[in-house]
Amino acid sequence: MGLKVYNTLHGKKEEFVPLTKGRVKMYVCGPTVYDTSHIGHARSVVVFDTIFRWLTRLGYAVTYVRNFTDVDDKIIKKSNELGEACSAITEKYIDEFHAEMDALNVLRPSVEPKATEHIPHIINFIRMLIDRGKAYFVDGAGVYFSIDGFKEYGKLSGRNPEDMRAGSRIAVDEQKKNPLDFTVWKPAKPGEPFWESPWGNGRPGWHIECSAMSYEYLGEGFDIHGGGKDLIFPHHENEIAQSEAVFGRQFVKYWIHNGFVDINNEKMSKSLGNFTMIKEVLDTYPPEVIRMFLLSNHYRSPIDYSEDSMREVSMGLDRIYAFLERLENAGVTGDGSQTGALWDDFSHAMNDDFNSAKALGDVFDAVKKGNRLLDDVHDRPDDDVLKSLTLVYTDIRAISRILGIFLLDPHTYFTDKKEKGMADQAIDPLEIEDLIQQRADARANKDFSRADEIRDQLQRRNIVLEDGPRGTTWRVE
RNA sequence: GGCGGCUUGGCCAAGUGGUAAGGCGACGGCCUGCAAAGCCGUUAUUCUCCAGUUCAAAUCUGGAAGCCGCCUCCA
Repeated sequence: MGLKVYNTLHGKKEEFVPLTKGRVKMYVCGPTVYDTSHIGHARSVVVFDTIFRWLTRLGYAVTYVRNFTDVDDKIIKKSNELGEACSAITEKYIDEFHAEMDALNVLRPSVEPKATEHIPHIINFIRMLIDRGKAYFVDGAGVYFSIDGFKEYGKLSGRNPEDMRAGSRIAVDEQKKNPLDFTVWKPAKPGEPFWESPWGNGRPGWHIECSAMSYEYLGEGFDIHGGGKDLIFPHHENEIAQSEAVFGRQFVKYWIHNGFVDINNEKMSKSLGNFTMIKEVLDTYPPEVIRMFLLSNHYRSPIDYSEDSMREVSMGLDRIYAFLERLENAGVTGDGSQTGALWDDFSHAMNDDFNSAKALGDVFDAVKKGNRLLDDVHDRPDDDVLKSLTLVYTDIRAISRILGIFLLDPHTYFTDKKEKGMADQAIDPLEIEDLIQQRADARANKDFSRADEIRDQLQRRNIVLEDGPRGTTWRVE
């Protein structure tokens, strides 16, 4: 089965056929770098990172562009408040963004263009719009895109310009030809950063940078454009208007939009004060748990962030790692030479509009089957069992390279987890080991009440003992 | 008001018209001195409700109810 993609433009899943055989050109709207990124940004970035990895795995040569919006009203506002240069602010948040995305195991895109580094491209684009009569200059107000010059306006969001005009609540700027016309070049007010242009000193509007930069790196038309659902209107609608008005051809073949992250079933919003930042989530949970959480629902559905959902994902991840460790202890390693049934299921799920939730379900299913197999042979696989488990192991490792999760060595994963628990609770391992030895002695003497006393005592400190065939181990809860 | 989406077991969740994946939890078992952990097993005759199309519907059509998003900066 070939790849199918849900295309917002047509509201349905479509066979994915790139414009040029073997090549995919993809543009995703990145963050406006004026503040710390939240978990919603993380979802968008992780979702498109996974799509990027899957397209690459399918054999396409992918050019992946993700921009930084580094000129914007909010940045300027912050700059004035803090008395810092805009560039200092944007650099700070770009660095922070990169650090967080690295932690979430997100690959760097092919290009990460910044709006401020493409002002000539933007000016050039606006000039093309004006030359073709698609935009007009108003003295003192900048340059507007003319909606009336683009008959298909509204086709992405399913909106009718007439309806919108009627229901428009925005104060109508008398100088606009149509109240829906939007700014592509904005005159600078005193004290604001600006660039020289044929229309006076100013800066680009929000939408124009994406049209100009995608043209620069991907050309007049390209395969995939992504972003959060909220960008469908007006941002992406306006990009289409600008680019198609200039080039007279289809701008983007497939529009892909991810759903929101809710917090305890509420939308993240300033008024609710529930913005959940990536850095605070990273402080609480291992990065892999966060990434797995973000991939545990279909990318178009909303996903609810809560302590409970994170705990569940964390347990699930433990289960997968425990299985990998069990395989390794039983002498199973992946030779990577061929793929098995799990990989087929996984591919099927990913080809069905990047259904990572289904894909994870398939992994768990394989874990259960693998455990059953190991139970049957008491962890001593014969040749046949070894062969099928090797396929499972190889497949899981291959999957981890696409989903970007469970790719650590299992032993390292569990050790790290324990050390983090110790650090969080200031536990001295030597003291614990000593108590464990005392308990072992008591048990050897069949003094079980003393042994249980020690165990209870540790339990109260959130230290859980586990007696195994190779002695007692412990972990922090 | 306009546009779009969602409603599946205690909770989360996948689901391509062909007879309900998976995770968490709960319960039972194996293991253990007893536990814990781990593993295994069990856990939806049924998919918000009503009507229709069909040999066959969670999946298609029509209607109702509830919830949510976008329409203003927003991933």
